[in-house]
Amino acid sequence: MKVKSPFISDDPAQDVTRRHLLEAAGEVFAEEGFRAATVREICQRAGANVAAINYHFGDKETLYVEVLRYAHGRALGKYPLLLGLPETAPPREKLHAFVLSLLSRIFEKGPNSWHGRLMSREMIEPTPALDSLIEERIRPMSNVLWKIISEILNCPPTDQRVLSCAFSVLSQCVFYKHCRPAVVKLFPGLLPEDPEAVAMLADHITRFSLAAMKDYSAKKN
Amino acid sequence: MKVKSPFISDDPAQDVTRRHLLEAAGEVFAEEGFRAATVREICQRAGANVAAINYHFGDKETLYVEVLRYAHGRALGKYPLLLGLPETAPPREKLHAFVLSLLSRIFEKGPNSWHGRLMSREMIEPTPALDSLIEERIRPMSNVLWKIISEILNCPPTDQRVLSCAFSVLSQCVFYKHCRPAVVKLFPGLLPEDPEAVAMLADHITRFSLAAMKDYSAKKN
DNA sequence: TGACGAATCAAACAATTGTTTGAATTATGT
DNA sequence: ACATAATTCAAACAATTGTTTGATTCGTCA
Repeated sequence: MKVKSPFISDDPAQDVTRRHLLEAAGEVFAEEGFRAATVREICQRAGANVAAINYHFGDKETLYVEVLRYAHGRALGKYPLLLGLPETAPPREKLHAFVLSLLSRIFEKGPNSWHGRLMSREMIEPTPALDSLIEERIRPMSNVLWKIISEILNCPPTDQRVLSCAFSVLSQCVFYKHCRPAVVKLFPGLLPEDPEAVAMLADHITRFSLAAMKDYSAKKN
Repeated sequence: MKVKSPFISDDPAQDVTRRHLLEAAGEVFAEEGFRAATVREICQRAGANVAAINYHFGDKETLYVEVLRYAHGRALGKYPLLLGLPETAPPREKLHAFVLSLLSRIFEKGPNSWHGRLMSREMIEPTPALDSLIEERIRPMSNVLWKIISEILNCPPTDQRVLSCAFSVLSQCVFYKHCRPAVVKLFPGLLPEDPEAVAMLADHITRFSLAAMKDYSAKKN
């Protein structure tokens, strides 16, 4: 079984089918999940033959981890973790930037929107590829958030309150993503569809969390 | 194609294979999802023949909606929405009871734990059965929460702030459930494993949210 | 041009899926 | 005890899955 080397040339003219396969696979995996996604659907969307996946990637599973790496490489290009805010900015502004950045990536539209959906799916229904995803993407993001929150709470980063509050912030951000079908059914038209609505949601989450943490930092326990 | 009538006798001696199938299907559906779950695995766990599902339920899909109904019937028995708190209790106590009840159902262990997992899965990756699940279970639960929060905020239940804060509370509760694999990888041993840890988590979420909402009710915008 | 490897293709393969079948077994009512 | 219906069973079926095959086409370089 002949398989191409697992890297992508920098020349966009090269490896066109390989790139088409990665893009199509990203969409289908995000929509259907790894198991329910079929190689025939992926190849059809990529305009390739059924055997293309096995020829270029070996099998369906290595295609999946290649898709995750491919997506990871394009992840933070548009929305960096703090949206370019300087490290010296006040912690409250950094928290707001962090929330807005995360929400923007979550509610991203257009041809790159499958990236966020794929990450959510991987966190909810993990495959063996979850480990590298966490170490390469989730943990760095979490570290940034803890730092911000420990500054806000005026606690050492190892304090239990930092952990609890960080998860409270994160949970509010990913909720709309993970529960989108249910939320849509409950309140049609509620979910943010445009950047202004996303910004309003970010304002709410930031304000809600800052008010809560003011209480945490004021009291002793 | 002969199919039994779709109700369950109250006599536990009746319909033993039917009940075994429902229990086994609940576990497998919760673990694998509707699509990845195989009727052979379900029937094997139920100690029944491969044809049992089609004989008793018609097909795999009606078995699934029957499992949802079956789970729904046993859902709030152990943990009612407000844990038996009287309607006249102060809203802050009601919020705490609501959060603790939801978390208890989410972190339930033992033979009934598949129920919560199945509901989470259905909300994240919906099937056509989601509609009835929302109307029969999610919406009544949401209505209770809005009422509590509108009391706390001293707002009419239709106020936008009530909706935002209700989702902020809900999101913190379901976060550990939906992101459990990722959270476990990030911090092994962090997730609450016993009722006391669940109670501590409920305390944090309640306190965090109450402090945040105090800010919301105090200010005007 | 011609030769050689890379890439694509239609077709088939082996495994697994949900479902059906028809006989065998069990339960029920008279 | 008998007859009838309900239930269980092994076996097979049709559809779909990921994968492989071997021929064919395309690109590249001598």
